[in-house]
Amino acid sequence: MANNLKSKILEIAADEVMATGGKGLVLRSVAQRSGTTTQAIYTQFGGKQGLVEALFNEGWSRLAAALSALEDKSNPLEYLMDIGLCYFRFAHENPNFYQLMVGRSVPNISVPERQDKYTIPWQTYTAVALDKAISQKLLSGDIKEIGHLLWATCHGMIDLRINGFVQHNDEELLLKKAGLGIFNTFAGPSLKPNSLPEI
Amino acid sequence: MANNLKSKILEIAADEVMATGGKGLVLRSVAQRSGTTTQAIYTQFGGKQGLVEALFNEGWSRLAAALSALEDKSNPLEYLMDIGLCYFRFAHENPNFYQLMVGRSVPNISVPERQDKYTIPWQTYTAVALDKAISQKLLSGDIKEIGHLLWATCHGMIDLRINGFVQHNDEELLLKKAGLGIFNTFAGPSLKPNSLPEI
DNA sequence: ACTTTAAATATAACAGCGTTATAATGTTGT
DNA sequence: ACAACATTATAACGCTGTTATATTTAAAGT
Repeated sequence: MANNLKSKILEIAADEVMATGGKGLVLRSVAQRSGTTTQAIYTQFGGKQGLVEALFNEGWSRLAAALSALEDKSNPLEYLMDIGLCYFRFAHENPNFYQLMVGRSVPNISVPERQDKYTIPWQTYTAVALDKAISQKLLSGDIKEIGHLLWATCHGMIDLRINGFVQHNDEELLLKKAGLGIFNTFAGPSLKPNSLPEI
Repeated sequence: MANNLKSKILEIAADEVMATGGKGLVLRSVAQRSGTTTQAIYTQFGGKQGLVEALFNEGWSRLAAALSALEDKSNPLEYLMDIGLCYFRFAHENPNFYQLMVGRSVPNISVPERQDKYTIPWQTYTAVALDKAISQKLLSGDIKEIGHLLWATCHGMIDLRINGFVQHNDEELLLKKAGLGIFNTFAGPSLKPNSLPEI
């Protein structure tokens, strides 16, 4: 273990976020539970901002770990659907952490201008699957563009739910329908009805 | 004017939000700029929570005002596309206010469990257009379901941008493509290629 | 090994904020 | 004109991130 105290602080901070949300992240509490004082957070992370950025990274890493557990289906469209559902479920099961990951919920912390560095693992999973789908001519278009729309759809559905804007129940089914719609919008010459995932 | 001081406080608070974001909403500052003290905010709004809820309402009302300026195209799908773009542009031009409206960015303020009451005007515009599209058999499906997906797509694209997750430039075009995809997913028996909006 | 120097941590105080208690000022009803 | 009440001003409280200072611990040099 490179730095025991630093990882312990991070672990407890993540625990606080999961339990009480970003607004429950109080340095005094984290320090006390870590058996130290707030000064340690300043030497280890540079302050609350640095601690939260470490939590950004931690959250997106956990998502990447969930994605790595997926079986890489031979049909890249099925795999893409699984990736989207995995993202959706991760956010659904860790709403407090997800809100922190997308920059919400921690008072007076400004997220970096570009958060790409944290999301590279997530974006890579999508990009690899899209690349495969495009090379098989199941889809056609720009990977960044399609990937962004898939991401935005997943995020929009989750974020509306987390923030109390929900009309109905069957959101996973709706997300799947949305996924099929995107596949059709960017259909490639080899896309047949039976190459689409069953929903 | 029913209550001059109350509306003045609300106006200045909205101004602060637009200028500096939700975290710039400081009661002492709002009170001072309103020529009064923080106590007035407590009698008029019950505290910061109440003031923010009034700002929720104000924000969604402003969006409704923007929507009301749209021409009600005879083709409900074109009208729906305009509604979505109007939503997108409103959020894009008022990012600080939009973040407040969806419950983000005001430290230590908990949004109500269900925010539907604030969003009824917005949801009604969509629902009316969808109802028209369904009765003309251009679309088929559940209004709530389709409306929710349209909303989630708009919100997801905006929210990713506002929070620094952006890959490319042509987001309006991508949003239009997404709209067409949703229309196709929920196509009704009368939907022909020429009934879709030009993009 | 011992001293010197730097780093990490503990302690305490500071500043900003929402909130609350208390005092002063209007406002209304009769 | 006076009493009852609501509204506002003033001041203080509690919590939080941060910073200043002191103390301990670790590192480095000879």
